[in-house]
Amino acid sequence: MYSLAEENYLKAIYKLSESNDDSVTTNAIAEVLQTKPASVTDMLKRLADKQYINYVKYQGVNLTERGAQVAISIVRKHRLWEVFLVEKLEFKWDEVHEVAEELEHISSEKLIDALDRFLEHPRFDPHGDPIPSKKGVFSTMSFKPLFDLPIGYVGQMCGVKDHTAVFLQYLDKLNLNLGKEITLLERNEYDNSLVIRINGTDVVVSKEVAKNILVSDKNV
Amino acid sequence: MYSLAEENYLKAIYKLSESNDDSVTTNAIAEVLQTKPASVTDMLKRLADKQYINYVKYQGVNLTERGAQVAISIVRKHRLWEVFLVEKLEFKWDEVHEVAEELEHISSEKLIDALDRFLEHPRFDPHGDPIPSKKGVFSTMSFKPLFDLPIGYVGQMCGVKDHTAVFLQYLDKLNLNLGKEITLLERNEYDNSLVIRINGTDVVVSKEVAKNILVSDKNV
DNA sequence: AATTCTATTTAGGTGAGCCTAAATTTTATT
DNA sequence: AATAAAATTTAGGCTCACCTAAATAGAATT
Repeated sequence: MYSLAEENYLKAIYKLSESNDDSVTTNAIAEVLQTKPASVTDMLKRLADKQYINYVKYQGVNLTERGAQVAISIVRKHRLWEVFLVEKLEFKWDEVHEVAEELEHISSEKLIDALDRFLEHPRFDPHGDPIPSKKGVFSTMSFKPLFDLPIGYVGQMCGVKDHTAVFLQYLDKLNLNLGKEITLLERNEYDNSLVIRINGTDVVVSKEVAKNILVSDKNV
Repeated sequence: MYSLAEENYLKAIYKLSESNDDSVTTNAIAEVLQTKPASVTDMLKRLADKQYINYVKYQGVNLTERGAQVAISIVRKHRLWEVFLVEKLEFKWDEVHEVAEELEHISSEKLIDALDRFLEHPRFDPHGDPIPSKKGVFSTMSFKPLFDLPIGYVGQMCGVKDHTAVFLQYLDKLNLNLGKEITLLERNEYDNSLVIRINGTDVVVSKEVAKNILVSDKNV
């Protein structure tokens, strides 16, 4: 068994090692968990003792097999609960995160299996992120940032990189949801903004926005 | 905000004061929470400081308005989650308790409102216990122990007093679920066991069992 | 009313998970 | 290579929620 705090550390380390393949630093963890580096060092020692992480003083950490399993199971629970909230309880995609942060710590395996069945084994969450299987396998998704596509490309919106409510609400305003067809019409050389067509309407999105929208990649 | 431990204490005090209208004793709380009386005294001081309980040394405690609100909201969450588990995730009624013990501490009010709507505002949980409204009002149920009814009475099973898995599983074996029609045929004077008819089959139930089965009371 | 038994509280201690301030190690810069 | 800056760890402390052992209050018994 692991405590709430331990679960949150493991999840944080997992997320950090996803984006950056080097070992994860103390400060980065402190930043994510909104705590102090000294507190992180404290916990890292405990997690290392329990064999959840490999920890070398001053050198950062990475998860052991055991630790990764725990982290992935939390990600699985988080994303399944998000699907539940959106599909069944009619939450909007910008409203699910905080609640799922609590629900992900419910321990019952029977519960999560039943939930998965009830939701008919969804493979992606409401933001397009893949839901790992019980065994920890992710559907590989070959999604690309809208920003990286060539002019003329027609694709489907499949995910977001930024999960903040403010970004998601902005996409709502643009009428952009998961599954929507997007046509890339023009690239403005000056500021790298893009003109895209959604539902027959042309809109301009900034570089920042285009980098955070993921579209299906049919190997363009 | 209140901690997990605080919530569990408030719920325990609430449950204890339901069954016994005097003030609740330290030992009784320790017993329910499987902890030591000294730890209870510790927490009682903190809860009294925070105005959740009225506490007089050596005299036991009872909940303040504030404390009762918290306790009732936890009961509401617990019972709604139990309905969810049984109705949607196909849990059996003897399997829901432990999981609901965890789920009841999820704080989001929006979540619980949405869940209540999703479940179509159930008024009773899978054991027949009333689900308080958001404002803390319980449907008054005039259920009586099967044991207290007169011979010849025909009623519906509406609840149980014992919530243990072993008791519930025994009822399953007798084919006794919520809503089932029960006819009271005979009372054995020697050991106070009863003969009842369920689905056309006559079965004998002991005094202990009959006292833990609640049936609808049409003012017999 | 005195005594015994039981319930409760106090005193003092523990670990988890956090903190600040100071020390140390690593990295970056000159 | 020496030094400055940044990252990390150590030291020492805090609160919460628990513990045991000892003290005390209240209830029951004689």
